[in-house]
Amino acid sequence: MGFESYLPFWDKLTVHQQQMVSNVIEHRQVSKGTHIHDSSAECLGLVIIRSGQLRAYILSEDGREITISRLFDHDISLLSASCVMPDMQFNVMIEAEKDTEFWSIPACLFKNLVDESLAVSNYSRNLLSSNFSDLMWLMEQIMWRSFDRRLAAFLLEESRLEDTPVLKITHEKIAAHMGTAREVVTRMLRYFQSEGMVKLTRGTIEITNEDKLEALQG
Amino acid sequence: MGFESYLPFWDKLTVHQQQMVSNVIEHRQVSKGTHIHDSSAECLGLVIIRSGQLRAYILSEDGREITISRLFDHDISLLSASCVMPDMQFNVMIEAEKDTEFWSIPACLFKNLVDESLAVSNYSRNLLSSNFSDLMWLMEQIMWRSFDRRLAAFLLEESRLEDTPVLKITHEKIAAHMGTAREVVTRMLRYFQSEGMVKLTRGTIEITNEDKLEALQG
DNA sequence: CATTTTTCCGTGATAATGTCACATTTGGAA
DNA sequence: TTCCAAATGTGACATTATCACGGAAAAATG
Repeated sequence: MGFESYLPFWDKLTVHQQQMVSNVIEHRQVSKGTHIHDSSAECLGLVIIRSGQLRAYILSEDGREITISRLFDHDISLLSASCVMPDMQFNVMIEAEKDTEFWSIPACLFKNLVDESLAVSNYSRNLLSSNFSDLMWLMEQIMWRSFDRRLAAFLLEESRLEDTPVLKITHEKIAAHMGTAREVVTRMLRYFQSEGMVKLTRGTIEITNEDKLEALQG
Repeated sequence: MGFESYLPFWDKLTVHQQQMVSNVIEHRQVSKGTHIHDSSAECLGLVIIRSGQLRAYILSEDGREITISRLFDHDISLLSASCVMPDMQFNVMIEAEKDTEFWSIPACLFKNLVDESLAVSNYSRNLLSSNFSDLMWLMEQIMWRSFDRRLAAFLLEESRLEDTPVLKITHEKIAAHMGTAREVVTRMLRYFQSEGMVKLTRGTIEITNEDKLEALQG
């Protein structure tokens, strides 16, 4: 299957452990928009992305969203394995932003591995600390960066990811990523347009002055 | 010294490891207001609180603060050991909210323990996941809870901690805890007072209607 | 291809929170 | 007692969020 090279701790597993993983690992292919994990369902376990793109986000009572992390090729997600971690009491959703191919190691097996293998435990710890660090970064953005700067940064990041200045994304989606309301995004984008930084059409945002956006994002 | 009973993984260490810890663990006693860790200084290592109260917070460029976590008797802090975790790129400060007695295990030794001992690694991982969960909770508060509810919750929590309805705390300090501006706290407190929920005097806030505050915090 | 439906966007009014620039008060130190 | 630094009070304004719509563009439908 090829998942072995996607698991940094594979070589550190015992033969028995390797066999267990091989036996139960699941391979899935989902299309853009699929919800692969929400807290109500049973725990998905460790998710290893072969190709595609996932988005982890949280949801408020009244349906507002904010993206917590985005996952790409070779990324491994612990969020979907949060049931393994005691004291993890929060509800994360994960959806596919693009058609995505991934493997998952069921929570129960992963729990065993973590408890038995120093390599897996240490790998998980490092991953977790990296996630923690990212969340801290997000927090600082939300707390201390004005919305125009955050939006500029988002557009530039998105453009870099897709490798094109023409973004196919709605104001609604941007709002869900950033944890704000669509109107707020719309208004700021119109301002950006009036300043010549972007050109707006239905469903697309074209970056027309990258330098100015860069300067704005600070 | 008695630190052994404060380390949940103590019994799982080898005799050699126990000796190493005993040899290098430091005991410190600091008075209220002391800064025991800021990111510029060298890494403090793992902090184990014997008694007292610490506050971990982050700082914006223009001096605004927000409390990330508070630590009490028996709590163990990884934040001060963040240098041990690769990929932890953020600046946390820790200060004593009360006179505090604690031990610290230097970062380099702690790193060795974590790398060698499955028990320590697993303990750290669990602690980290708990910290992650707390940060997620804080994030949800900030994003989706109106300020009046958050302030009500803060006052009630503070009252519970100190075990008195008469809080000795300034509006400025509350603002630093909550990541907002003093004026905002002042105004909301005046509103609370006008509603008969608190009574304000210089430097103190007396909770006069706990039930109403409870109802407000939701 | 014409009509209907859905999705997406635009916008004014209002509320909540943050920022700034001060004035005022208060409790304790000198 | 007087003075002073810390704490609080307040008006004006900026930014962001909320609400309630209406209109325009694409997509689905017949």
